[in-house]
Formats: sequence, C-alpha cells, structure tokens
Amino acid sequence: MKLATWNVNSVNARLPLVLEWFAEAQPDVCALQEIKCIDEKFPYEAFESLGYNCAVHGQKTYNGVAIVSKFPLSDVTRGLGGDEADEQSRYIEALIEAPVPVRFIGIYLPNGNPVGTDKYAYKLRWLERLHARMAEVLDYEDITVVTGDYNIIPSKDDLWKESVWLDDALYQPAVRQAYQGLKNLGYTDAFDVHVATAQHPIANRYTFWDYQAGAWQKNEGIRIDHHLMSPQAADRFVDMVIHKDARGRTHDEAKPSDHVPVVIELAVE
DNA sequence: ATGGTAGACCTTCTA
Repeated sequence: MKLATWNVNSVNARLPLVLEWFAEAQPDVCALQEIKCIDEKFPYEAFESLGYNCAVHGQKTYNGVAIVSKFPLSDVTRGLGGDEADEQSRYIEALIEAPVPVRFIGIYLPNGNPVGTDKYAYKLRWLERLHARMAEVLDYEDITVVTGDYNIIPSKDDLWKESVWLDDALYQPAVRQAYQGLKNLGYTDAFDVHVATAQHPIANRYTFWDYQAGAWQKNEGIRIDHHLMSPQAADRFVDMVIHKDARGRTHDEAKPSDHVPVVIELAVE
C-alpha cells in the first residue's frame, strides 16, 4: 500500500498538477495540506473520477487538510483535541478500510514564526496536543501513520545552511526536541529507516523549496514533510520515495507547490 | 541593502 503526503498550497490552484500526479503515482491514500478552501469548494468530483474517496476538513483562505483514499474511509475525526477554542483546520484522522486496516492521520503543524510571538506559543501547544493524541493512538495497536507538513526541520542534515535557520521557528531546539518526543513515544520516522536501509547514498532529502530567492534553482531546500509510523506500521515498512521532480513541473497555467509529495510503501496487501 | 514569490481575497496576511 502506497501512503502519501503532499502540501499542495491550494488544492484548486494546483488541481491539474495534483490530478496528473495522482494518475501517475497511484497512491492508495494521500494526506493533503493547505487546501485553502472550505469543504464546499473541495474538488470532490475530480478525485472521485479517479477512484478516490475524500474526507475534508477545510477552512477559508488558510490551512485546511484532507484525506483521499482508494479504500473506503471510516471513523473520520476532524480537528485535534485538547483546545476547544482552536478553530484552525490542521488535523484529520481516518481509518482506511483496506483488507488490513490502517489508521491514517494527516497534519498541518503550525509554522510558528516569528519565534517569541503567540504564533510560536501556539505551535508549541499544538505539539503538546499532538503528543497526547499520538500517545492515545498507540494503545489501539493499529497500523498507524501520522503524516503531513510538520513544519519541523529535525536536524542540521535536513537544511542547506544552518545559519539561515537558527532563528526560525522550524529549527528551534524546543521544536526539534518535541519532534524527538513524538519518536520517543514509539514512532519511527520513515526517513530514518529509508536512510538506514538504502543501498546507495540518498540523493535528496529535502521536501520543500521556497518560492523566493531562487531556492529551487539553487537546491536550497529543507526536510519538513514527515511520516511517523507506529511499531505495527514500521514492521511493514518497505520503501520511501520523495517526488522531487514535482517541484519543477508545471501544467498549462498551474505552477508547482513549494512542497513535493512524499510516499511510503507498507506491506499490508 | 531587509530584497525575493505565491495564493486567497479586498488590502493585507500567511507562508
């Protein structure tokens, strides 16, 4: 089973490119972030025509997440617990009803910039709430994958020049420690397994290149889109592919997202 | 020198 994540930076502005990628890559399930539309404006029909079911947690203008799946979806949860006042759409969870079921959680973690503001405090609180939910989910002993745009650069190997990122919310020690804390619960970063088991050196580890300052042309990227696997999922890990080519592809008037799809394969079929 | 790009949308905000 191929499970993917992709921050599309507006699903409607990106639709031709997104559909083209789905037709080619054939993910079984994909988490989308920054759909940037309310539920009613999600392009359900386009995905359904490719054979996908959709669960959407939209929001006007900002954020918004969705799960699209070739298998039926059940037990859908929209929004992360732990703060009733939080109105930002950044969390969606569903059970993928494949022959071997998979619990699939798509997140769009707060960016948190600038450091020291309420936005940064919100990021840290959101990480605490995610930690609590991921601890709960472990008790289900499901094949669980928590995937999405974490807005966290885990290590200095995951950026092109450390000095540029030292004051950024994506690279703060407290944020990186919180990411390590998620792994300490018992989750495995699919990329770590990918690196440890690779037959050849990893040619690319970045998943995001900024639109500004020619970042893509200079290969000034960062790794911020992650798959965290429960022990039951990690036992079935087969492969991981970062679709770097998506960053340079255009389609008529549609320009690429600043993030690329990241796909893992699990042996659950 | 505080740039540069993209998307939604109402004029700036977010990333």
